[in-house]
Amino acid sequence: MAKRDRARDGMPRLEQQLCFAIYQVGHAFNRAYRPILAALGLTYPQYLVMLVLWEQDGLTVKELGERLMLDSGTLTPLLKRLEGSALIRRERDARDERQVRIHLAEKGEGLREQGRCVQEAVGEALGGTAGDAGRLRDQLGLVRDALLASSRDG
Amino acid sequence: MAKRDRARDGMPRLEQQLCFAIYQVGHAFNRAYRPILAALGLTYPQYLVMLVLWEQDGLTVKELGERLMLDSGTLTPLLKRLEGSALIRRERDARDERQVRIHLAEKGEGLREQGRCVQEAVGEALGGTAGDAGRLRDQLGLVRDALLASSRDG
DNA sequence: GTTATTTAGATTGTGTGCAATTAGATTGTC
DNA sequence: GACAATCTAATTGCACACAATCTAAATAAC
Repeated sequence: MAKRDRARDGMPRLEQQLCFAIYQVGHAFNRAYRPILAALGLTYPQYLVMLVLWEQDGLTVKELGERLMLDSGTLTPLLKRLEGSALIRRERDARDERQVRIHLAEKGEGLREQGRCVQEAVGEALGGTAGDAGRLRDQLGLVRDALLASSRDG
Repeated sequence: MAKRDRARDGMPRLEQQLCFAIYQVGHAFNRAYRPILAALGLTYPQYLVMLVLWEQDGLTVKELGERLMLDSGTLTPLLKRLEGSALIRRERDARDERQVRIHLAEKGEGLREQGRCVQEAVGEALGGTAGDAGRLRDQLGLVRDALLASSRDG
């Protein structure tokens, strides 16, 4: 960390911290997505679940959780809300009754087309700003992996 | 967006989206900070509030909210918890009684030293991975500003 | 085949986050 | 001074997010 990143007393400056930059841009993304997704009756985490299901149907709750980094305490109520909106069905696996498999319902399948437009809208909001979005995304992936590794190892 | 970023059906792949990368790395940061901050009895947003106050004491709720991108619905209960832990005091401004000014309490002042170590610990967790953290941070700032601008303009 | 362990989800409790509303104070205008 | 418009916090309601715990089912060990 460079010298200018700290106040005279050695306390790191809020504006200079990577974690805070990520905290803020996460909020900004949420705000950008909110009005767009509200038109589909989805929140951002719900939209992520739908994105996964549009890619691959019939996943278990655990598999969904692994892709999204969410546990059952978050997913169970979220999935129940999506089921309440008739976008998905929750069905217990016949072979292993511990597992619950999530399937797209007709209405959820029908939302796929509208989902396609969401990215266009957010892409517009980004404009050309994130010029090399791919590179940025890859760097963030490295940061994520380093943090997760150290969380696991203690 | 490059061609490889989309499935055959034109649906953008989850793993390829910048917003998802940020969503995930935000989670990862939270997990990395949680055990470290738990030792101080703080959550990550509470730590952010303390960081701001260590930099400048006596801010109003509105000013805190502007720096952290949080509104009173989030800050009011959070600040009440910090007051409950005797880290801060909430005092209504004598000149403008609509405002509530937040001051460090003795215990909150005393936490400053321990707060200094938090960044070191997270820095270690990052390792050398975020080689050019400054550059990454600046790019994220641009993304944030673009999103906020488009949110404002509609 | 019975018991112990592991696994998958659900539940509970605490803490953000934000939209919408409300309450109280201040400012501007007459 | 009266009163409307504006401003600041607080409140309420809903939706994540996660730790800790619980239940039921599957698997391993014997």
